[in-house]
Amino acid sequence: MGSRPDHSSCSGGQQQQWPPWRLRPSGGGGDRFRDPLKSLAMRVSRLMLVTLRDDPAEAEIPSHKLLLRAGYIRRVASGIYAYLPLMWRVLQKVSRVVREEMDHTGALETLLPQLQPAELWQRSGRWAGYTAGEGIMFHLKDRQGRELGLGPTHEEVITALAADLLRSYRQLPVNLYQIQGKFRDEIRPRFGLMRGREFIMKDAYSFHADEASLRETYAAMDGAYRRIFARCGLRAVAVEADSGAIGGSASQEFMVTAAAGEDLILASADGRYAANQERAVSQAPEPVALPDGVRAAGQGAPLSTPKQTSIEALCEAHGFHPTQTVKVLLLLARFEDGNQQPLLISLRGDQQLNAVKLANAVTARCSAAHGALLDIAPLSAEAATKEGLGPIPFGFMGPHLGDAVLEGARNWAPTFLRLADPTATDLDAFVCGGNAVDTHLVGAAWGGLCPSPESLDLRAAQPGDRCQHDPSQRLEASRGIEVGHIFQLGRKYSEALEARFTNEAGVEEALWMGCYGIGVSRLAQAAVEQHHDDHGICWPVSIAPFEVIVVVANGAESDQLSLGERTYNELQDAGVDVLLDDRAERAGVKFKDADLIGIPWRVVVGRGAAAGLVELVERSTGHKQELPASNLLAALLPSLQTQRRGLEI
RNA sequence: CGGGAUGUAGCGCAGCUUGGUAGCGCACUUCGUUCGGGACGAAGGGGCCGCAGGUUCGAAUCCUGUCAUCCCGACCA
Repeated sequence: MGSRPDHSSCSGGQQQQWPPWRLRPSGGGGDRFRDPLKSLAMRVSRLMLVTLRDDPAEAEIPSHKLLLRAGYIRRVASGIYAYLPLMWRVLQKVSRVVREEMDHTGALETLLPQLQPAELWQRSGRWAGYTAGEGIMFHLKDRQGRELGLGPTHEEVITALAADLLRSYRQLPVNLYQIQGKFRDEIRPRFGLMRGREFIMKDAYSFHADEASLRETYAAMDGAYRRIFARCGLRAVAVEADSGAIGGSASQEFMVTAAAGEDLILASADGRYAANQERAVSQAPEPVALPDGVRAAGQGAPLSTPKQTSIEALCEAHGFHPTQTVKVLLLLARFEDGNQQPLLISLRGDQQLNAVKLANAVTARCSAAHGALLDIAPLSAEAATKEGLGPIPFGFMGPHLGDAVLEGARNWAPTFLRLADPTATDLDAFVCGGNAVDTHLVGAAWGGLCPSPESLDLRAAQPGDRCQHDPSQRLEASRGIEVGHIFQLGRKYSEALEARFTNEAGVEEALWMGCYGIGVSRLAQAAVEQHHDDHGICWPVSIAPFEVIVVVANGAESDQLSLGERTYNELQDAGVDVLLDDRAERAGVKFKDADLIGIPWRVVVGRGAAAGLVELVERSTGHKQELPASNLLAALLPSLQTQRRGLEI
């Protein structure tokens, strides 16, 4: 337990009342008491630091392994983690950046309940979709038998509050946010904090008198988000996104680029277009014209195609190009009200279905009548038999498959919902299944074969496709971790929950809404994914648990110990967030741990201590310099101050 | 939910085929020697072998069931 030599100059007469590892009042750092992050002066011997030499078997990606090994997190249950003291400091720092930028836009911080009544969710129409089947909402009954859900998000609660509190256009716009835990019963929790079942999120909800005001706040959030990620030291890209179960119109995701990302991003090299693959659009390759064109007035000529059930087999056997074919997918959509709707989807043979686009299209056409879309799954032969249908020519289906095949269905809707992608409907003449086993039709055409189905974008854009904004550009793939998502919700929730205000003309109308999320705990792990090396984490200064670690190489040397203590105190007094490694470990152990936990700057007090020299090492670059301890602040502070601001935008 | 794998000390693993009541490395405790990149020696502590049945004189080991965790897929603001 060290004494505090040479400290009287800044701590006055107070020092003896405080154990050396506790914060005590000091002359120059009055505002440290208002800043919990700065007030926690720390010694490694008091930090409950437990680092692991081996990678835990449960971790797969670098950031997950490192957070476990470096003593930041521990798993409590699948997808549920304890944030240990170092991690909590990181999360607080991220939260502080988020809070500052949100406050800067005029948003108001709140805290909403996590336990929410089912009734609210029933009113918005999301209860069934979020709890039934593969829904992600944890839900329970209280002692009175009332149903409650653990909030996966807070649109319902906030909108109900808005309905209660916001009455006049004079109160608008308002933007409310909170930083707190969220619960989602993920089908497959993964990668530590990346996809947890309980996690920390910043969510904000804005309310507006008109769409223009919503767009303004949406743009302000876009700017705030870019600043937040830059300040946190993260390279992030904004991409067009699907708005998914949240609904609404415009939506943009912020992706931290990293190899371990769960999302595929498609972007043009000129930087003008970037989108999540779920949403991405592109120009499909030009089709190769079918040599003999339309045959039999568009009915097509039958062709014997034994066992050629795939586009690949068909093309190989007869020399067709995949772009000359139309493939037909048979799917079944299930809805909240129990309705089951068979879907017949036509795509050009070389194209892939984008399930998200399809789900959106089906929702738009059926949800008003049947409630939320629960899922869409391929319709199997067994399911058709079970339903009481006759044989279906799987592998040989054409777009002219009649509704007659659905006759006798016990529960399914009796007619297909027929949709097609433009790549299919744009073909003048094509090859397709003949609706009979071992038969295809060559030279079929829309109109002649059957009416052209409703046509809309259903295909998955692929890397290498030409861009719509500039066909000379091609889409390139990269992976990203979604750390933020902003939506223009419009009036979906306000109408469902009757959140209205009185406009300038004295007429009641529904509020316009936006919502804006940042995965705080996910962001912290994404930062590790983006900033690490073979030795451990390399935190950006702005979110590092500590900015500087002072390592006393040999605690048994009194010169080193006293200079280490003095350096530690000086850094503290200069407002630096500093950690002192005072453990009775060998120097190598302390260096390894310092690298592993990733403190951006290391000050080594070692051999040179007797001569008043210390070594300053930058974690990310490994750059070292030896300098007199008296010059340390001058050498360190300018860089530190720059780094605290994060990346340039 | 489908496919695959794994559960043995805090962490990483061996032992299981061929049953005989458990072992290695790291971590932890004590002592000594070390002391600038995860030291060395000595002596210790810690395990209802995931759980429940069954087979057997005897089960970590064989059988059945069950639970949990991880991976792939489906799925997923």
